[in-house]
Amino acid sequence: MGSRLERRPPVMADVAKEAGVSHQTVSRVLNDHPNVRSETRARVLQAIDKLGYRRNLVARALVTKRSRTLGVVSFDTTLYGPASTVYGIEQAARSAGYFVSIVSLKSIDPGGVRDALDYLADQGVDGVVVVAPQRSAARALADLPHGIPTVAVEGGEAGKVSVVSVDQVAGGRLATEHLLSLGHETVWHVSGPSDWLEAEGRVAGWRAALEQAGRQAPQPLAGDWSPRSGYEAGRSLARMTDVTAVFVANDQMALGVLRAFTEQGVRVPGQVSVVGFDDIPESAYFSPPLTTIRQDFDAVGRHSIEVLVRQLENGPEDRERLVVPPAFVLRASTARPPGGR
Amino acid sequence: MGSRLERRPPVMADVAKEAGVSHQTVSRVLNDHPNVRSETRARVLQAIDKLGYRRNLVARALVTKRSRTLGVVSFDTTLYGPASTVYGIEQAARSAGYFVSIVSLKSIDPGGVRDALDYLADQGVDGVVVVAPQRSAARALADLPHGIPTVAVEGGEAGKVSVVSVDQVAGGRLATEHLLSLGHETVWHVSGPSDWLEAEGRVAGWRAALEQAGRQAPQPLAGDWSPRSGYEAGRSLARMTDVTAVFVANDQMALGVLRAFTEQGVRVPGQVSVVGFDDIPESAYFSPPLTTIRQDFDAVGRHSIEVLVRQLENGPEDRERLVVPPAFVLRASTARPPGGR
DNA sequence: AGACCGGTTGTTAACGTTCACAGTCGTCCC
DNA sequence: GGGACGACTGTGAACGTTAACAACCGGTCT
Repeated sequence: MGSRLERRPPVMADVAKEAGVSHQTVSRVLNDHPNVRSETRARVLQAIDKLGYRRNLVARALVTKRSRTLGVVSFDTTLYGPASTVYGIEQAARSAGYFVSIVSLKSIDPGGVRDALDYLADQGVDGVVVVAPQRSAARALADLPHGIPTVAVEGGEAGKVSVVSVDQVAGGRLATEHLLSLGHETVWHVSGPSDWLEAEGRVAGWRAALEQAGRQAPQPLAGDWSPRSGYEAGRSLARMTDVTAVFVANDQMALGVLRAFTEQGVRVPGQVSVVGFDDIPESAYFSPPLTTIRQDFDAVGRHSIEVLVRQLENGPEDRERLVVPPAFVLRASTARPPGGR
Repeated sequence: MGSRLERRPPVMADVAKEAGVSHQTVSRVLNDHPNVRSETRARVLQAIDKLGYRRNLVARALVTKRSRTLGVVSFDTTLYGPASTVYGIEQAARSAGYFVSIVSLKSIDPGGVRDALDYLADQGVDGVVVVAPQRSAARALADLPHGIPTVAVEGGEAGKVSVVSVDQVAGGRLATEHLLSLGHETVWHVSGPSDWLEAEGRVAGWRAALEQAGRQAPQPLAGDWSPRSGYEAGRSLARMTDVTAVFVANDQMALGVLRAFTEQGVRVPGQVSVVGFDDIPESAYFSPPLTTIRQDFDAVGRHSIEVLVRQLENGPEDRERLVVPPAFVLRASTARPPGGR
């Protein structure tokens, strides 16, 4: 007696015995194999229910060589952008029937991405989405040793992996053209860190819009995405008297810019107009509410999973490149220039 | 010919043959078993290196019945709090040698938590951290069917699972006492959604501080954490002439309150003082910079993993309850009341 | 000298699933 | 009426690892 106390969870064989069939038939029922008599199927289902059987996915993964797990590598998921993207990825992956295993990188060293990939490969993921916004991270993707299907988000320039991204250049244009259309002579720019592809794209869009309008592009001020760096850039800008319009590469820095302007007595949008980027949930409540460029992170996440799943099914041969358009969001931080014609 | 083109990854047996030992010896080397002659070990290691062998963790999990994967269930990881907590969890788990599998819940239905837990159980996770800030979610944890070790973050009141949380009541007290100490007659409150335990704790702390000072607690205004709901509460508050101090249950709502006050011409902190909660990265750059209560999400995440790992190793018998203290952060949104004596 | 012991190694059997193949029926067709 | 075929089911062998046990070696103890 007492030997039956520690009851191990039921396995397929237990169900088979209970239903009076072979374990293989149980497997067939579980996998929706067509050739099972409906009466048999019912008996098996009933046995499963009675025993509270749940299939062991580890054993399954061992023989099928597919774990139904997708890996996600991302930078600092504390930031709104990456967090939202990862959120979208996770939702999409789950509804596509995949588990999601996450690695958030702290630092930006190129080896980090490599290690993360190795790590996920060990775990046996079927595919990987890398949210690789830095140039260095993107480079690490260029020659990945594993045969694991990979999709880069905001990432690879190299044609080796599929890429899903928001059209940053278009976003930069949108912001700049809006300011120009209001009558501003030129538009200043507070950029993101130089090795971020997103930052680079926004700079390019800004510059292109200015050139197209035949304006001189001032020297951009470099930030690091943080409100603090925006604040510092804002202090510099506040000192210059000829600044009437600023395109800030993200909303957090824009907040810092706004703060600096407020402190220096520069009125927005009365004296200077400001446009941000991202449309974080807070930006509608800044003082003043921020005109900005919205990125549909959720769509990016969803698309990246779609592309990855397609790749898993059709073989690794079809690389894709998918671009999500940004959207212009008009609020109250922009107006005609002070001395406006 | 051509039959050797599709090369499957090497397995233990391949390494064994290469090194001239049995596969079991390879296993021993891999698992740091003490009784292996160092010369043998070297030979095995060399073979591993030469063949580029990587151990198959799925097969390993099948036989050991441990996946070295931890599950995380969380709500809307787009919010700063959950995102930071999950980030801390992930970092800690990884450095403890565990993989992390994530499920982000969209809605708050109580069945959602249950489903997520089932889902993770299927995957074979060794343990689970549930970031369950709602009362309903916490209840779902009360009677979880799986024998899976579980740790709740900001969650369970029930003594069935270990809990790690920030001391919300203390936070509420801190905020309120600060305002009282500045000389405010009483302190208004904009609360979070009523079924959130965090919201409840902050209300309790606020109320306790007022009572202790012998003040009447006004009716709290209910928000939903969003800047928008803070904005609406702010509009209401702006209309009342006797309001001189407001404790807002999170920084995002505080932003909304600030915005509403600005629009209505109510000066902060000149006429009304405002205190927030969380200390999100933006709040130092609000106008004015927000006095707030900081939660150390990172520590919460780390502790929850520590507790969980301890439980994994010592057996499920030792439930723990760990409380992280909040910290007061003084900035520029609070001052003495206008007519201050 | 024989028993015993610790260090080192190999052999065999799990773990729980799916895959490949081989049956067993009954039906249809020529 | 016999062969072919389709629907359904069962049997055995993988998958790649660790656990349990046996075996061998040299040395020490009695």
